[in-house]
Amino acid sequence: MSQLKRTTLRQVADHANVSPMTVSNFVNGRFELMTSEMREKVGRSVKALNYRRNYGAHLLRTSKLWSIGIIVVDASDHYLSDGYTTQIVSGISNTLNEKGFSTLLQGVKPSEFGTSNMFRNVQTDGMCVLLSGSDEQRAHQFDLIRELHQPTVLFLEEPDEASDAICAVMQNDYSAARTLTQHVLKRQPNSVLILTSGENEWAAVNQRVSGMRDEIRSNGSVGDLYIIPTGDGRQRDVIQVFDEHVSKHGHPDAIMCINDEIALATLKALKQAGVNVPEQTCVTGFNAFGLHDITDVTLTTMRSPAYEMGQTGAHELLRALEDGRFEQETIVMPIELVNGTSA
Amino acid sequence: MSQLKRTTLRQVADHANVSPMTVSNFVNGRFELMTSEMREKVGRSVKALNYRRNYGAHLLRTSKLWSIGIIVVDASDHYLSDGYTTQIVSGISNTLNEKGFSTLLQGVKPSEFGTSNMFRNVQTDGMCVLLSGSDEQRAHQFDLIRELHQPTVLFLEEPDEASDAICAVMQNDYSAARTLTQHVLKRQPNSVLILTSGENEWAAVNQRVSGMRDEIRSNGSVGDLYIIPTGDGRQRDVIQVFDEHVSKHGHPDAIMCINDEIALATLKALKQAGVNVPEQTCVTGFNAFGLHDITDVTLTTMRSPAYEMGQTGAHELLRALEDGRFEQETIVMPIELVNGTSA
DNA sequence: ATGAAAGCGCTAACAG
DNA sequence: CTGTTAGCGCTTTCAT
Repeated sequence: MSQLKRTTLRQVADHANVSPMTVSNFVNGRFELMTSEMREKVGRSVKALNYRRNYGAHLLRTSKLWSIGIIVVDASDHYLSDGYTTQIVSGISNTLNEKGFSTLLQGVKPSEFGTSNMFRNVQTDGMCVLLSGSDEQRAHQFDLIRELHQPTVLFLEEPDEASDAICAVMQNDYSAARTLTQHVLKRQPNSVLILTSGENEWAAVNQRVSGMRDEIRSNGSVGDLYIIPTGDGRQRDVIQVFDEHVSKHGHPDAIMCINDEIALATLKALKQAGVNVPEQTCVTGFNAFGLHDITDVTLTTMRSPAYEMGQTGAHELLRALEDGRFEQETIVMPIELVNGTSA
Repeated sequence: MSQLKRTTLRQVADHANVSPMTVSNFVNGRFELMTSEMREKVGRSVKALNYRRNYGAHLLRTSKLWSIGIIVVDASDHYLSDGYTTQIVSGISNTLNEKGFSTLLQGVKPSEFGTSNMFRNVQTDGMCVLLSGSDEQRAHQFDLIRELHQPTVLFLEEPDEASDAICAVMQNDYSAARTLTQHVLKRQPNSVLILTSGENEWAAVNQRVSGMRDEIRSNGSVGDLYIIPTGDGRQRDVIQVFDEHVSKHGHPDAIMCINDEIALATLKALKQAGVNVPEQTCVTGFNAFGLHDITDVTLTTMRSPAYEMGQTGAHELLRALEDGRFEQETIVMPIELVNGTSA
């Protein structure tokens, strides 16, 4: 351990018998300002003393933090458990790290937003945020973020108010949901069950449900539409909620789930109940993740490029850091239908 | 945007007509050093000027960064795609964030380790690392980490050399693999196929394979043992590798996969080939993840508490930060057998 | 091409 | 209780 004292620039300078300034130039790669022998001499001393610059002092002078905060709002402790979120985060952090930025990651519960130390002690040049929670909670989260006066990329939803310090990177969940629903409606179902997530409330999920509902309504041929949350979205909950629904209202002709995990659990519940898919009913997912085709009946779902979304957001943020403002308010990524055998 | 000039401590002091020191005390919550009217007066000025302290200057004086680096070494871009890793990371970051620490997350390829800016520009008080790569690569990674002279928690493997600046938090993969293998050997298989991961090389995986091999050898009743890597571990690769093996050597009596994802893909390949599980052959996984029971044949696998592992590691790190050294060199978390229907 | 001086914004230590 | 002094380690600016 021995945190002792780390080597300072001055110590290196003394060791090499040069001025601190020359060492500073060396450390910052300004080699054109010195002879090659000087460069070598200083290099030796730097290596010999295992010098690494003091981040705080450097920061005080340059006031560029080279660090971006990533905030993921999630109701559960396991804020990285969702494969989709996780891919976005990978895309962001890889892109930023490549450009020399550090990424400060923080998972936060909707109710605890604002008490997080990212707000008390700002140490970032910009922000990437994935919000969740009720509409009011998300609006509150959004306000706090604005007060930071940092360039911010908002993922998966649009800000209430536009601003040249904020950029939204999203997919068009509403329109994708309508597309998927059109596909399902070809089967002319009389009853449709929409299974949403429970604990977590994401703007994207609301958009999907709206899209499905609107498409069904405008089509007009569906008799019964049920929209039901599935507890914390885990398999056991989904199966229980589903079975309960069936015992009350019978088997629906089509089941649309707002994500793939819920869809897989539903497929399992149907299997256990001896209902054949896609003959007797059909099932759809959303946000195709790695295992959407692991079951023998593969999922019909929608896919959008989550990792690329992270990359895109990160790039925009870096550009905004340079230009002082975002060029675009909103960037919409494409979503495509993944044709499985489940619908 | 308008980064303009942020308010300084001195400006607040002038605004409130007090000395900078009093403002500093206020900002740092040392209220016992001032009268309540003074506290209010300063508080008003702080609020009015929207003062937030300069992180660099603060750092320069206090030299406590309040930030911990998390490095995940992974051969692919999607370093957060593995659910197990992801849970560990959640556990670490939640625990640290609660205690007021920031977490700097960085995914790094085995070959690029060391060029990462976490090494060039140390801005952390401690480290949490998940290594992967060949033995030499991991040894090299480990050396670089030691040179940082930071308290470090190493996950999922043991360091070559002990040190009071390093603590290993792991599960006993070797012994768990033997336990699981004993379970499989009850079926008295004549041929056993072990499917390992391909692209990524984790110490934990090597331990598992060793455990399986040793148990099988010491048992002595198995005729043929095949150990085969599965490309990048994705479904398509696994199925292809598996089918290829079968066409050469026929169907094995037991298939042990070093993780659940590979096991699920194998189940699918068997289904497609019309082989019944567990009647005609059996399949096991490892590191039970959320979907180990999503298929109709549920996986027999091993489970260990990944999230808790992250929590434990983070706690130890914080203790080490206070005490100047780790109390324990190694912490081993329990692993339990999850009895599914696949074996 | 190299060096000297000054000061970034804050807080520890001490003085009043 | 409040204020003054000094300096953390670095880099910008200007002089040599």
